[in-house]
Amino acid sequence: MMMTPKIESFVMHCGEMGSKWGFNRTVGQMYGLLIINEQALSAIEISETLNISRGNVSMGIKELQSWRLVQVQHKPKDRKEYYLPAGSIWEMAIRVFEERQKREVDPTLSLLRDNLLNEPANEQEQFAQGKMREIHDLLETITHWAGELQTMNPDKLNTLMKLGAGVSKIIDMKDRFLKSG
Amino acid sequence: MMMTPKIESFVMHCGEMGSKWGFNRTVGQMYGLLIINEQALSAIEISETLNISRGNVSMGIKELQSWRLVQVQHKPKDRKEYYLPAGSIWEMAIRVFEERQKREVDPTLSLLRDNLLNEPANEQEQFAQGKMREIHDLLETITHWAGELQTMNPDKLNTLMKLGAGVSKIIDMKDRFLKSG
DNA sequence: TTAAACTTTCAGAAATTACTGAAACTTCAG
DNA sequence: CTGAAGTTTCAGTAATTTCTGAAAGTTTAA
Repeated sequence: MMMTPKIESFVMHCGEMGSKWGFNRTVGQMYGLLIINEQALSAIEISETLNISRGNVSMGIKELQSWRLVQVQHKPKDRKEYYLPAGSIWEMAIRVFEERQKREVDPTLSLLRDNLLNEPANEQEQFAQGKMREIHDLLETITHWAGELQTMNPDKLNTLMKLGAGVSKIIDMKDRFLKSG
Repeated sequence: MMMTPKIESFVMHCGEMGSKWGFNRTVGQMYGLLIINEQALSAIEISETLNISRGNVSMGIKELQSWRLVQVQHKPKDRKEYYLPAGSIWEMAIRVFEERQKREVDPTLSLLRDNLLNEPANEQEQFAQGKMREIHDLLETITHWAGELQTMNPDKLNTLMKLGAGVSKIIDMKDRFLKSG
């Protein structure tokens, strides 16, 4: 599997971005390669194309599976496993979003909840708990909202996004409508 | 500046989470400490409370400033700088969101745009460009939407979030209203 | 000016994270 | 069974990131 320069630049960029998106460089590259490639690739092809060890590919695939971002394919008369990106670009975005939520927000929410169960012992803790409550409530609102958005189908979500700030006008309209009705 | 166990657990948690949120452990701890503390803190107080070197505090503050998350305060008759979190919890969330956008999404968008200007050289590149376009369009929609949401005031944003998937019903209502009108 | 009080910088050390490659494991056809 | 074709694991090493502390820089009061 030879990469053309353009494809290589995309794959390497996914590597750089990988760490910002929550995985490491080689996992990013692997995922970029799978997205950009029409055919499913075997572990050994990935390893050779990206010049990384076979063991690293195995760990990377595991990581991508934990994000539900790849799927395995088998070919008849062939014992190898072939890997493909799981789902559409939209689904990929939603999964990354969901997983990050799980890894970044949920643990904080649970720490805050625990902490808020205790009575503050002094003025300093009183202030601290006030802040923790603010953060807790904000995160909970966001989590709840994100959950709801994910129940919408991609089309509707797309409409909503394209609408942008316009949604604000629609909410106003609803208010007027309900008042006058 | 002594931390009570509850406050310490929060601050240490911010440290763990720091890396997931885009900075490193000590920067996370520093920010947690500033949020949870009613009074502004000097660099030396931060350094002593968290047991980290004075130089590290200086670098951490610089990092937090690059995220626009801290603000400096001066006290009369005192040459030290004192640090405070910049803005409300809402503003903090919006800033983290904006900065991550800048760091994680914008570079990818620009790479994709460049790549899409070239004609595909073969069938493999044709497929690749198709995928790149999909990703590009999706990221652009999200970026645009995020930008618009940020122009809304917190109250309205809150209303919208609390509405959750209900927003979908309102969009339907608008459609019906426009058709019948 | 000077010097005290503070901040920033940065080379090198420490800590963390990622990667390799060889060994162990699994699966399956014969 | 056996062994060939594959996958996974993991100890050790390499690469990267973070942190320290001392030196350089800055600011201000006298």
